[in-house]
Amino acid sequence: MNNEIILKLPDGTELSFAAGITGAEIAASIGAGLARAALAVVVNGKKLDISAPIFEGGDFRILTFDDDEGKHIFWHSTSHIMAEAVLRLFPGTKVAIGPAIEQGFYYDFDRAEPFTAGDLEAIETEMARIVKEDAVFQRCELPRDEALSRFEAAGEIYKVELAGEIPLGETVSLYTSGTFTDLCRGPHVPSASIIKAFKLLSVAGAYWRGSEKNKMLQRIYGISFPKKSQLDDFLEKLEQAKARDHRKLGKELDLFSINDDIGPGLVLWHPNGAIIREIIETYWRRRHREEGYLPVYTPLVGRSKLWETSGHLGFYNDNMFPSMSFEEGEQYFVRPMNCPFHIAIYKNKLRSYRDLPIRYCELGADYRYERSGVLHGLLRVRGFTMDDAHIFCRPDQMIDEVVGVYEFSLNILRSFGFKDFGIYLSTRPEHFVGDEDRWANATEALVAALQKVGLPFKTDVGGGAFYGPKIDIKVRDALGREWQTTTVQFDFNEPERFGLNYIGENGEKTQPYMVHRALLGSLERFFACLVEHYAGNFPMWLAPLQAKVIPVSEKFQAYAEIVHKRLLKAGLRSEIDNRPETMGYRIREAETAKVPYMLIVGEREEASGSASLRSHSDGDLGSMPIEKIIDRLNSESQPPA
RNA sequence: GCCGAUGUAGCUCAAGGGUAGAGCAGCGGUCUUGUAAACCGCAGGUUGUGGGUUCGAUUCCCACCGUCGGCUCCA
Repeated sequence: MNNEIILKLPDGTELSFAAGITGAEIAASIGAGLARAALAVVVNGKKLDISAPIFEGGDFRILTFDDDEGKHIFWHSTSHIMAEAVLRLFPGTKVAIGPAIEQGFYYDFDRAEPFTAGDLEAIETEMARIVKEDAVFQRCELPRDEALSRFEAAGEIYKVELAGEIPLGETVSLYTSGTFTDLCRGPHVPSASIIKAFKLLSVAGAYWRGSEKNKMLQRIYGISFPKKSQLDDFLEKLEQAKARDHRKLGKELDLFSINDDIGPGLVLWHPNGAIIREIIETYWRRRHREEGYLPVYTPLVGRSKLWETSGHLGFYNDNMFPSMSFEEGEQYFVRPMNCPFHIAIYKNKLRSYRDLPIRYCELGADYRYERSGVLHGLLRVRGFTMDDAHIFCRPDQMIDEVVGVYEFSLNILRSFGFKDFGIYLSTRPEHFVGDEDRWANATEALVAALQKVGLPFKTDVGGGAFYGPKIDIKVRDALGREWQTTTVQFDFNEPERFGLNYIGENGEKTQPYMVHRALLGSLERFFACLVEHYAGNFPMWLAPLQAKVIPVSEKFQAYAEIVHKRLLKAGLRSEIDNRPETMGYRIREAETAKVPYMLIVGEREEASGSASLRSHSDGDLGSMPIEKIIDRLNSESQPPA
């Protein structure tokens, strides 16, 4: 073996070292700061502990907390420390898995008694002790069998199960820090003392291996940082995020409510929310018309036979509200989806290949019986309105249609101010309908569309619907949780079940391809995302109330009335506040209601035909002529192209 | 559905085995105001629902319902 290795740093510089040098030594040779921050290294794409000797030259990176990978290592190591603390305080607890997640880490435990808030504090205290002891993370490699018997001896049944799945004869790695040993690929931080600041955030139930058939374990979530100030920032941001929660803002801005007497997951849109919804719907309809969609309106209920044909009674029954029946015994179901109705319109007459593609769109209300534990404000409800469309096309039109829908979707989401999307391709699940060739074709079309647009996407293997593959776009809520809005789904099921066809060029009946798609997802969910995205500070085109006219005193009410009427006439959503309250009070109320503009009028303004403009975002803008204010507000109120 | 937490006035919250209190909002009045809260007064609650323990429950226990954080599932 060559005893010199050459390592290439990310900036391109190449350094030569004696083989067997460790990441820690290299970091130290580069700088003391880096040496302190170094968590692990990456050699030719392989992550290694900082203490591991390196024998191989090539690409080399040092991971710190500034890298996502570094954060993960840091958090994962913290989860080990938490597990050790739990085992020290609660002997007999079994450990399951403890990975890093997007924001922090968790560890799953099996223990008869629930962990209380007080237990979490005790665990934190114990963790602090472990950090102070500065336990070193030590890797050791063992034959799989040896590891397995070690966990068996310790009674760690979950680790035994995991180790048992590793092929016989393979080597596994274990990490020991302090008194805790875990089956783990690593790498880890060098020692516990680097974890300066941490907090345990919550306990929740979680099924072993994510299956509800398995035992429910207790999952403790936590977060950690190299510096106390970073933890404080994180907790501060968490607090701020709560202020943006659509449920809180929904109440404060009087947008919507959910009433227990009516039923969980059933939404009441108050005027302020309804105005915004109406604007969204109007914009949506215009854009769809421009994109060649045809509007349809269809009923909310349908006979049971319809749902038998569509397959919903077989595949989707658990999510449907129970049937309604007439005396004669005929059963009807409230619809959970709109597709069978759009299909019925398609089938209403014979279609030619020349007619395709046909794109039917509808803001269609649907009701789904969601399990009680999953309801979540407007983000997950039982009654909602899908911005639905079904595209019937020829096989040769498929790719263009998908590209079209995908671009349309991104464009419309961007119009509403969203920029940061999670894009997912979901492929064939275990149980599926349709032949494999069609699946391959359709998946190819989706990939082609994704590649054409060029945004990065993740593949959710096996995540497709039983009837076809799909592209999903997700946006984040205030707490960083992703919620699916756009979905573009192929359907091999329904064209078959409903016997859809068109007359092809050759005069033969041919089955069309069918795409279901929702861009905003549902108006309820999308609205929730929108509220959180803007933190309730809606842009002018969406704001339920755009301007509030506030006379300085009651002497100027008549002039305020004139100004208010001019705003209304110019098409602006204006209100006047001439209550006998102090001006400061009325301004404050308009501010907390997040009204974009206030027009304050007094003696000076009346004399000059002007108003003093105050913006919610920028405060007092000074007096200006009414025409100028109207021009400004109107130009800001234009919906996106 | 499952695990845990939780439910007090319209809202935000306090108290607590002897039938509940504040601020804001509301209502009535006074004030007539120059860029984020004028002042005084009044009214407002079978403490989520139903059981149980108790001389007495809003407080303790049980069940149910809702909500919150997760898991599973999903627009």
